[in-house]
Amino acid sequence: MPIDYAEDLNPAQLAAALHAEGPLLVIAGAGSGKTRTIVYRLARLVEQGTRPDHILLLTFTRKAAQEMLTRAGYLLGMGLSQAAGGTFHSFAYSQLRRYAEFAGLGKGFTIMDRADAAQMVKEAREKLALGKGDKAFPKRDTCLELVSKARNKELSVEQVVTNEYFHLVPYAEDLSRLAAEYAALKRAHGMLDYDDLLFELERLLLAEAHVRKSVNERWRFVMVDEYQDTNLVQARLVKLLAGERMNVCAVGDDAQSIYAFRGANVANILDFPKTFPGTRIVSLEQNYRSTQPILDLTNAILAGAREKYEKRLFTERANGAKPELVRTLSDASQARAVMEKLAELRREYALHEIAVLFRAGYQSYPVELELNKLGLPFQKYGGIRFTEAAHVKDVLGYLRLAVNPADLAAWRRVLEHVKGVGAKTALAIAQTAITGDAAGLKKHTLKRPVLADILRLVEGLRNDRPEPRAALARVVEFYTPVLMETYPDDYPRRQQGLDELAALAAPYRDLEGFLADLSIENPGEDESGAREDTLVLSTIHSAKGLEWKAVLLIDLVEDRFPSRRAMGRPEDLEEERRLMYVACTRARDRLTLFVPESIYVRHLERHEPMRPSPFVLELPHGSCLELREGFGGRLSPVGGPARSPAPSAVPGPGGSGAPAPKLGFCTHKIYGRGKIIEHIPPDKYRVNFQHFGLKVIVGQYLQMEDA
DNA sequence: AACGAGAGAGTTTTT
DNA sequence: CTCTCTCGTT
Repeated sequence: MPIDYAEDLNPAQLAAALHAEGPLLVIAGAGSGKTRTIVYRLARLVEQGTRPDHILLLTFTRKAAQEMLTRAGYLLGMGLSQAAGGTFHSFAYSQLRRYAEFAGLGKGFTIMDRADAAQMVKEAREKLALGKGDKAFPKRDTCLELVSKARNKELSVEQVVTNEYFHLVPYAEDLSRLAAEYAALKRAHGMLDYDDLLFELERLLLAEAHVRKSVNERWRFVMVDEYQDTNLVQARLVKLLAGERMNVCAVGDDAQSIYAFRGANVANILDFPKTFPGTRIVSLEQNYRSTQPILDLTNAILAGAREKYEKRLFTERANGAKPELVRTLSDASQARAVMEKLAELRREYALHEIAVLFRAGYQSYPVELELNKLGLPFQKYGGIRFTEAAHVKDVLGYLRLAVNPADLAAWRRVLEHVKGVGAKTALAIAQTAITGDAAGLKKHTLKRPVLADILRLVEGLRNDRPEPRAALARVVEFYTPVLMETYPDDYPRRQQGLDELAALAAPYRDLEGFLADLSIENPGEDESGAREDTLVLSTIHSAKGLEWKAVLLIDLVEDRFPSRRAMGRPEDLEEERRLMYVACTRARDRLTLFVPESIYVRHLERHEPMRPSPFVLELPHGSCLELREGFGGRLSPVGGPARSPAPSAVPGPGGSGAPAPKLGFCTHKIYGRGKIIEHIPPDKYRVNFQHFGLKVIVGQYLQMEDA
């Protein structure tokens, strides 16, 4: 059956899908059927006779690319597996490998993940003896962040320091040297970080005309999704890949740019028509996802942006529940309120149609505790990665050495499991191995016989080049005793992780590809779609491009959202606003915003009062249904009759002020005056009374004193 | 040099 | 809670 484009698409979508040759820019508002449009365009191209293997689809995650190709294939009634799809980084890697002989990279190079890069920054710092005994010298992670930012934005380290890290200006020169040393170490050990992948591909394409030609011959249609999140080098790559044909289609939404922190450049999307003269621009503004009340809210968020965006989304889903704004007493009671909301939503929606979103990974912790108590299955996106677990890194270390014997980080990991070998000795041994100093190596092995086993294992892997699965089996066999000794408490759990790793390895035929994919793509993400009916917990960044029937957004308080670190610079604050926009536009039918009025601060060991996020405060009156948790733990509409605590227990002046429970002094009818030490949600306080000592008292019986 | 205990600090976001 | 660094001991 032929595809009825005009029936399935609205006029704007249709225009984009039917556009054949020449540059095309699609400005796609949130929920405007962007994926649908790309899918139909893919189908249309193939239907018109374009070979699938002439199509390159660059997206933000591999999963997104696969999904689009699958859907297009489904429309056409044929597989589109010939088309290339993936992230910029995975594509760059594949081309660097393919043209390795011209890329000037050795056969075996290793891709560094963040932990590897951090380790190398540390080594560079030690080598240069920077910041010795100076506590103010930026921490390892800060150094890495800075170096990477400079690279991504294509600025000098000094420039980044002056622009964004003003307090580090005294260290600018040192940091600059550090960046240079880091780069030198990478080169010396055949390692590429994420940024290198892109720059190396660009260098290859510019330096080798025949490679560029062959690449251009191969991919005659290039499509790029999430174009607002590309950085400078990615934009140049798109230009190189488009070649003279300029059959290039970029899709994006400037309002959803949330990766400026890693160098994404919104200007790319604005400059696209300049880069590609004759660009056709199509705007998708009809929203098919959310109800009007939700859209009103998200439009309001965007209206507060410093640069005003002209587009305003509209929908035909006029009816729907108003978004809710729930103020809870504390973060712990917020977690319980989330459980109650979930119970309510589950009458209408399946668990997998609901998501809890937050700004940073750790913020979901109290919610996770409650979910575990109730036995509700959930899945967390963004957070600790599978491949970052220590035991996984250990095992991968052996495989990495089989591919790249100069991989210092891998040597260290592997060698430091030998008894009596620490950082220094490991380095020395690795050095003898890397330089082929057989005599030196022998000395070490005589001293520590286990070393010989390790070397034999690695050597065996290098010589036999077994498939990843078999290689992994060999390593795990060797490593299991080490695992049991190192993690006596929880090694069974970790062993399971290794089994998962084996399952991931199974489809791969060579080690290089397996290792590269593990560092470039987050493996947890692929299987996530497969799991049935589990609740999703996700950072907002990881929720990009996804949608749910109901979305719960937690921790909307000052210093958390927007993040405290964004408060200093207006640009950063604007990005936080767009993040808030992205979060709220994930919701189809129901949206609930949670504002805890106090949060437990670990190192102070008590609850601190919190102010609502400015993004909440500026929401127009009446855009949300407001609820507040009383001391009894019950939610009641604001303005309505609240289950009353003692009247004087409501601190602060009446009216619009947010009465956060203050941790000051109070009086009790019997015990007299005392200092409030801790708020024990939902309704109790730990009070140190002047004459009676520590007591735990229900809030109702306390008279709060204003500060 | 290595290692264990212990304190301390500190938590953005990701390819 | 969890990693990271420090310090004292072997």
